Amino acid sequence: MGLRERKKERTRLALIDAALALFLDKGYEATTIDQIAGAVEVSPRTFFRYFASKEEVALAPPADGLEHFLAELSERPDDEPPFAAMANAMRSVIQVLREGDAEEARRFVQSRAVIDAEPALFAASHSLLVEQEQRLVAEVARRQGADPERDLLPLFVTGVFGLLTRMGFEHCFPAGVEDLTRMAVRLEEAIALAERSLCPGWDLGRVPQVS
Amino acid sequence: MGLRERKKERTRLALIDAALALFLDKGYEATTIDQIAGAVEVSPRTFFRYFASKEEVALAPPADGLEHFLAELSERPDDEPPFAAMANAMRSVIQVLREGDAEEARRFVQSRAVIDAEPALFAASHSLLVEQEQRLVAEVARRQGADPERDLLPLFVTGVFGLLTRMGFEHCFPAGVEDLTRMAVRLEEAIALAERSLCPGWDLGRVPQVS
DNA sequence: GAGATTATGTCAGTCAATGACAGATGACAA
DNA sequence: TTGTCATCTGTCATTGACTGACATAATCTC
Repeated sequence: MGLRERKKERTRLALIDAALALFLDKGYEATTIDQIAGAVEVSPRTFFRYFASKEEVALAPPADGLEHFLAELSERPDDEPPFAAMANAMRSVIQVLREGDAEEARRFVQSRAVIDAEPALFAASHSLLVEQEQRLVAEVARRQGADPERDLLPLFVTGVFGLLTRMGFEHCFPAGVEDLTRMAVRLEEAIALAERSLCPGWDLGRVPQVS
Repeated sequence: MGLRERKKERTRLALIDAALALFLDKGYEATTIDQIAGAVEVSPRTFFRYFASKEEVALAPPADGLEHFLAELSERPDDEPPFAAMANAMRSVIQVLREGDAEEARRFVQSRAVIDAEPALFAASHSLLVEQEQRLVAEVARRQGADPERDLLPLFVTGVFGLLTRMGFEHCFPAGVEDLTRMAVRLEEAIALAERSLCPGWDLGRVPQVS
């Protein structure tokens, strides 16, 4: 990896860190792009070359997490049912976050704290999920051998799992990296609730009828 | 109702109609507040006294629909299980839309068309749902006699139903009022899918275990 | 080290959104 | 009808997010 790429990555992370620190300190609305750029000693114009909007920098860590999730999901064995594959992929993501780079985990937790505190970001985080939803739907449909356009099932399965991640991650008001554990516990509770509410085979469209 | 109130309501509807027409014609981003205000012959400042943002005017019809839904839900009998109560409340809302004021139905359909065409509005429509979600969760929790803070079930039930409405209303690219029928059909399909996927009694936390 | 790429800074500009104040309009009582 | 009050509206000024254009500076390739 060349110097140019390393420098870009360093600037990107510096912008995220500066933004999160300012958001936590003075609040999201009260922080301006000029201040974020100034803290990293970069022009405001450059900020927008890294992030398309003020929201995007705040949501960058969860957005990265979502990418990791998609990558993990595509690596799950094909014969694993869709819902179990998503649950296991999410467990992998969390584990990597807990055992990997501590800075990355801190960014994720801080980002969640900022999002929980700011309604505008809370809303934006959902937009993020929904924007990427079609990629998940496509992967789920592939596993089911379904047509994502015609069949409602892939969208349903994806939507239910998205709901569970929301139940796990949102409204945690996290303060430190230890809250990652709390999120993991809540996620497992949500998954367990879903598993006892849904009929076996529901995510494959093969529900045994009680005739 | 006094003249002042009637005038306000007329201006509000005129702003919505002008905005929807412009959005459909030139696109959401390409339309400015000045143009919307100009079409109704009010000052831009007045626009913001009716709607807090450009998004809000586009989302006004679905937002009104959500209010109707909450009203219908609170009027469902208490002994009706939460999920059935929500499904029936939604059916009522759609029926009122189809049999009531044709202008109101047209606004709803046009609004959905604009939302489907504009990613920013699509995202914002989700924010709308999530903002109001807690009110739904509270109502569901009341019906279950659950604590909405501790118990995950009310959030789960509300979230699943929210998912179904999304499946019914989104990506319809509606062109006319007749599309209301299409939405209703899709919603029923989604509800049917949920009902055969979920165990009886799931929304009351009383799932018969297969021991 | 020369030349091609790519990143950055500067500048000007658009547009959404807000606060402050003054004037206009409908509500209401005498 | 008229005067008074509350409320609605227009005008003005301002902030801050975001974008396009162009010049400069850094890095990469050979």
